[in-house]
Amino acid sequence: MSWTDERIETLKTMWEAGQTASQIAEALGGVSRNAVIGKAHRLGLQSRPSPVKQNDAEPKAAAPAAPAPAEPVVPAAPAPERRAEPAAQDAPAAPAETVRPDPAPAATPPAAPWSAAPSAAPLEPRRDAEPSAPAPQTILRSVGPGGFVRQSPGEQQPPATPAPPRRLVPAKPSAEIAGKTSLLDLNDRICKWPLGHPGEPDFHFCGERVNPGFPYCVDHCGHAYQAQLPRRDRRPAPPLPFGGPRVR
DNA sequence: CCCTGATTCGC
DNA sequence: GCGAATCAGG
Repeated sequence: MSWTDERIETLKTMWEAGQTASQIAEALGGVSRNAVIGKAHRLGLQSRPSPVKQNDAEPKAAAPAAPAPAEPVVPAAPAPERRAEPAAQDAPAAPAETVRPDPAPAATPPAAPWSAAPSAAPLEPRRDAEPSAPAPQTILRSVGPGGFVRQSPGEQQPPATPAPPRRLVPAKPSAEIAGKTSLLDLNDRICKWPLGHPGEPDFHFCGERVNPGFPYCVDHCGHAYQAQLPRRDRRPAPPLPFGGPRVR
């Protein structure tokens, strides 16, 4: 396998989205994890938090003699303190803790990576955003020529199995941005098809009722799952969900 | 052990 | 340029 522009593009995208080298390699197929890492470096992609490299960047300062308990330096995690007694909070309709029923179907294409963008938070205070949370992982799938979403080699069962009945629906917070379905609104029965681009003020998700057993509504399932066409007559390919042209 | 990314080095 | 081998931390 060679590094075609397309493959390099996928590598970049996934790498930047925080996918591990293994996942990227698997998705690309035909390459090893090492190949991916090697390529990433050659491309000049910035190294991401490596378990091995914790770049201290302070070779001199904290080197040899520093017996003193360097304590003040510790950032001290801003622990998301949980108030024991919120008492009389006049908070309008703030269910606060987003009761996350469960981890959500693992095999869902576009998910949450973008929300990590610190850029601007015009929406709401959201004080409970985990500060140290790494990067919400995105599950990327390559998109075939026909626009269908490929199933990554390792994955079985394309659509997540029908979710068992949930027992509680966390009350919908508020009208987010005027009815737009935000990341926080996603759940098992809401179509997760992204509309617009991450970072854009109006980026949101479809929000329709899902096609039971699928992460998308019937409409978007139509986009996400398409019959494999004979190589012969496939159209050049409109890359879909991720990084592609506007889907709207 | 498993995983991770970084680096090296022969090709 | 490529990627297996190796290293090293979690």
